[in-house]
Amino acid sequence: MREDGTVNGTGVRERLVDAAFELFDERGYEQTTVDDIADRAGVGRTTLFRHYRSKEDVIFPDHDRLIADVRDRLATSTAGSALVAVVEAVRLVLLHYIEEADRARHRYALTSRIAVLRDREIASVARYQRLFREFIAGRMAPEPGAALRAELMAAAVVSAHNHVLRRWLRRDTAEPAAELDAAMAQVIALFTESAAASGSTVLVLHDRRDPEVVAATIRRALQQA
Amino acid sequence: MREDGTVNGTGVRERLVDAAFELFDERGYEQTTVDDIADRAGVGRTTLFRHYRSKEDVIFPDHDRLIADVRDRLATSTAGSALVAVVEAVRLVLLHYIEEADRARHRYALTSRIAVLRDREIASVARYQRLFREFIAGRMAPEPGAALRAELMAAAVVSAHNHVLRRWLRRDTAEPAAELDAAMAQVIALFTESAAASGSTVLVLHDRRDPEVVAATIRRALQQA
DNA sequence: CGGTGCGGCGGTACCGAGTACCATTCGGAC
DNA sequence: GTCCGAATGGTACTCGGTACCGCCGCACCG
Repeated sequence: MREDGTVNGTGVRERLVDAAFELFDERGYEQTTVDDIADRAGVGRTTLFRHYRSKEDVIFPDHDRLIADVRDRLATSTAGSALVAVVEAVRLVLLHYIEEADRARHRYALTSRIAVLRDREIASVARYQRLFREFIAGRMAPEPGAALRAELMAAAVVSAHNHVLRRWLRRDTAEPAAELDAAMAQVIALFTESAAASGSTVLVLHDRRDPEVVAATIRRALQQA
Repeated sequence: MREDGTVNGTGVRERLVDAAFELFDERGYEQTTVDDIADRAGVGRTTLFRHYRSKEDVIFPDHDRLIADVRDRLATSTAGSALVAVVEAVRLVLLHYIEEADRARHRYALTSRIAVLRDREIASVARYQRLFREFIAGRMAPEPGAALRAELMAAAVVSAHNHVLRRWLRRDTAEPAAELDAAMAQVIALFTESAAASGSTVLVLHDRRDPEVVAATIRRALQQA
C-alpha cells in the first residue's frame, strides 16, 4: 500500500524507532510530532501508541525488560555478599548497552541535549538504584545504620556503572567491561573494612572470561586505586 | 470582585499552592486540572502559568533557589577537602525542608503515591548530585580514577542526605540534623583511607552548635558504624 | 485634571500528547 | 464460505502548555 509500508520486511516497532531517531536528528525533539513519526514509519498514529506508551518511549524501549533481567539475576544469585551480587547484576546493564552500541550512542547524544529525555533517563536509573537498595537491605541484618549502608552501596554501584557507561558512550574507553570491573572493585573496596588496611583487595566475580583478561582487569584496578 | 479574590490579603502564589495541595488531596493529582487549581485560587488559568512553569511546579517551588544557595555555599566554602565542603553544603537542603515541615511532608505523601511527581523529585535530586560531582571533580588532581571517585562521593552525599531526609519525613527520627551529621561522618569515613585501618574517625565540621550535641552525634555515629 | 505608559490579569485560540472508541481488514481455523 | 480474533486506522475528546490580545488599575508627568 505505502511505498515503505508492510511490503518492507522490517517490523512496525523497528520502523517506528528508526523514524523517531531520524526525525529527532533532522528537526529536533520538540519540533517532531508523534504524527510525524507515525507517518514516516508508514503507520497510523494509533499504532504508535499501541507499541510505545509515549513519544519518549520510542527511544527508551528496553528498560522494562532490562530491569526484569537484572531482578532475575539478583534472585538467582549465588554470590556471598549482597553487594557482590549487585555488582554482578549491573554488568547485564552495561552489556546490554554495548550490544546496541549505535542506538545507545545515538540516544546518549539526544539525552545530552534534551532536558526531558535526560530526566527520563535519570528516572530509569533511579529504578535500578531502588531495586539494588531493596535487595541489599533485604539481605542485611536489621541493625541500626544498615539501611543507610544499603543505600550507599546501591548508589555507589549505580554511579560507578554510569560513570563507565558514559565514558564508553563518549568513546573515552575501548574496554568498558574491564573498566567496569575496575570500578566495581573500587566500589567493593570502599565498603570492605580490610581493604584500606591491607592496601588492596582481590575478589573474583563469577565469570567465564579468559583468565588473562581477568588478570589484566585486576592489574588495572590496582593501578587506579 | 471575587469572594476570595484580592480582598484576601494572601498573595496569589500562596493561594495557588494551597489550592493545589487541597485539590490533589481531594481528587488526586491526575483528576485535578490546572483550571481547577486556578478556579479555587480565584485567578485565571493564565495567571497560574505566569507564576509557575507547570502544574507540577506549583508543588515544587523552591528547587531553583535552593540549588543556587547550595552553589553559593560551595563557592564560598573554606573547608579543607571538597568532600567536606559538599557535606556542609548539603546541610542547607535538609534545613530548608525542615523549615517548611508541613509542606515537605505533604509533598512527600504525594511523591510517594504519584509516579510523575516522584520522577520530578528524582530529577531535582540529580541536579544536586551533578553540582556536587562537578565541584568535587574540579578540586581534585586530574589523576586516573579521580572522576570516578568524585562521582562516588557525590552519590554518597546525596544518598545519605536523602536517607536522613526521608526518615525525618516519615517521622522515623526527631533529630534529623544530628542524624545527618552521623550519616555524613559515615560517608566521610568511607572515603578516608585511615578510617577502616584505625576502626573509626572523628572529624569536626564548621558548626556553632552546643558541643554536647556534637558529642552525642559522634557517639551515635560510632555506634552505627 | 487629563494623558500616558506599564505591569498584572483574564480570555480566547491554538498546538500537541495521550486516551477512548469504533470500523475495517486480513488471515487462519473450521 | 464463514466466523473469529488480532492488528490497524480514523475520529473525537481531554488536558497541559503557549501565544496573543485586550482590559484595568496605577503611578508618573504635563
